[in-house]
Amino acid sequence: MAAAAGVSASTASRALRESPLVGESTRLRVFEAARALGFEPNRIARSLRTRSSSSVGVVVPDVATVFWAAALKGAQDVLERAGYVVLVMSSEREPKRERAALRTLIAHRVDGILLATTGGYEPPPSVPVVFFDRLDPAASGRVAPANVEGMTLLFEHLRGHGHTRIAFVGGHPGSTSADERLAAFEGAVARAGFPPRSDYLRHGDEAWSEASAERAAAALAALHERPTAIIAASDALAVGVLRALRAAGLRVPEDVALVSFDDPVFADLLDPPLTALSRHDREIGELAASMLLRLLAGEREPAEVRVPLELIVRRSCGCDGRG
Amino acid sequence: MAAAAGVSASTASRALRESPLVGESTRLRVFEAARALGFEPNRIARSLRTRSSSSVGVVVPDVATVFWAAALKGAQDVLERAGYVVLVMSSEREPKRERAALRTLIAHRVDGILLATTGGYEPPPSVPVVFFDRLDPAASGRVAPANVEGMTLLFEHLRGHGHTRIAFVGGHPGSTSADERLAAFEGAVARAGFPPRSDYLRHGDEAWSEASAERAAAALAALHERPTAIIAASDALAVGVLRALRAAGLRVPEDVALVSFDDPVFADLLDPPLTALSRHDREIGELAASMLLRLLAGEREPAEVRVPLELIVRRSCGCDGRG
DNA sequence: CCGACGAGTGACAACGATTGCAAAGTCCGC
DNA sequence: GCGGACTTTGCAATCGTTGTCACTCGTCGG
Repeated sequence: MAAAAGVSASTASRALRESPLVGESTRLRVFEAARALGFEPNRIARSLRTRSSSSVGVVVPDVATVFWAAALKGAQDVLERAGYVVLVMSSEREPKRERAALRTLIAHRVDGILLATTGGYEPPPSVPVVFFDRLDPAASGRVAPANVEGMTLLFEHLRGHGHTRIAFVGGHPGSTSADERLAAFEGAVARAGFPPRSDYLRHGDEAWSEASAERAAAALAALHERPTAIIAASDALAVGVLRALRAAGLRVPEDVALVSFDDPVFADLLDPPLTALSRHDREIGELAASMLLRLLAGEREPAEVRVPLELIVRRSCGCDGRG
Repeated sequence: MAAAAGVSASTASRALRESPLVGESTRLRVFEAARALGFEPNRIARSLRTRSSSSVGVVVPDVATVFWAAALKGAQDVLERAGYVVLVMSSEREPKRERAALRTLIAHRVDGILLATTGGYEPPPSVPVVFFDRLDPAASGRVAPANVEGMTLLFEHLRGHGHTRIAFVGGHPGSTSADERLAAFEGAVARAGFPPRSDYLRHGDEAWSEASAERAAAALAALHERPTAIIAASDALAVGVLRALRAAGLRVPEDVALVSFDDPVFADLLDPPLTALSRHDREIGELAASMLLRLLAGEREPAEVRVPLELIVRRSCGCDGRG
């Protein structure tokens, strides 16, 4: 290729990278030759030499989940704009696979990593890591939703409707969002002066699956002193709860009110339309990616960012809807 | 690292790759040293040398869409198992961005590409390409749903209910699935002996968005001779149609029956639960990846694979449900 | 005892780009 | 016409691995 333009490899390289060290006419000649030959500089060779791969690894529990897909998209967007390529890996919620994924990424010499950890993280990694949604308590560089504020918003809304017997269907303990949301719920209960009731505290399985929430809600529905309202800690959990309540012959919101932390897709078409917090998944990915870019640029890392959430009021909480 | 084990680089390399050319004791010593140093062989250097990057590019219109996210997951799964790493790129439904993505992947010297084309494809690429869902008519190596069979299934089911005025809300013309589903619909209409009615043929926008289907369905609802049944060519379109029908004060399925090509998430919780074809997204990704692996293994390419679809009967078609 | 042989190892040259440094070319003023 | 300054170019080394080739040992058959 350099030969085709009648210059040395060095000059061709400089020309293609718009180095000011190369003459105007040469630059044009090189570009012309490159175009004619359909030449694309080999990024692998460049990476080897420059010790920077222009690639970033993103590790999530499951790419096919709406939340992670959207977060990935947010991240991919800003990373691509910055000239990085994204390597995706699924940890499948297994620390072992997460560790394997991390090793693979390191082997590929990614410049940085975005990680929603399932517990497989063990420092120190050789590249900057930004945690998103599922944080490592010890690490810095973290982006997550404002779990406490969000949960408080949900709780207070229900309390505003006069509910005092409020139950909670949470995620699987051990992840940032599950733990923080639960803690926030318990805090709100205490602040409201309600007696803490462990039978009103339930949680889903590892995958925060609909089925697990269905079981949890069925148990709540069977309680002697049934709760009058339920807070589900995620969209899938809310859908599971809804299904269980319906199966138990309970009307929502007349018999039991229901609110969800995450807004399910088509939430407004469900029966009844669900009151929920605004989605934040995409933004989490964007912010995490931006933070990583800043770290890569050598900036001192801002320890933690929280994404604020808003309440979207629909019918399932007992509000009249559309308003 | 080689030094730490007291061997040459060549030997270390051979040892780590389990070459039979290296002595048992040396192999152990090398592994020990590698473990102690947390050494991971540099895949970039290896790629440069072996001219194979162990990476595959996957280009989709939008990673955050349920369909593409699931297809990506399917692909990622089988590729990772085969030792490949996946580079994801979003084409955002723009041929220009697709071309840019393809160039970037080539620059990174991926071993192969999985492409859902939006029209930016221009042969010949330097690596094997397998098309999925959005096929290039000229290229070989293709995986897609059985659009014709699926659409026929839907149509015949409605006809079995006695419908004769069946309308169609399709995707945006120009993509494989949009075109094939429309053609299959028209074919079925003709075979049934119904008069072709262009006012019963509508389509969504580029993104197959809910909003566009809402507009299309609103127009259908306003027709003097309103259709008694509607087939939506995708999940999002079906949801849009449902929303429009509801806004028009029409009951589903009593006033207008509705069936969907793709099964929406939570389809069973919608009001009414939607009759639809089984999802095939994940499988599309898996099959495409498998086909690519076969191509990479040097096998002669099987030109085209179609994923069969099943009908999931719920209430929106007029069946009694649960059965 | 010698040569052939095989196993195990190291030296060395790539892979294709980048980069510091030196050399060549250009231009100016004196 | 010459030295100095500046611009443009090429040379050669380098990034970490892999594949080729040659070399060193034992071992074994003749």
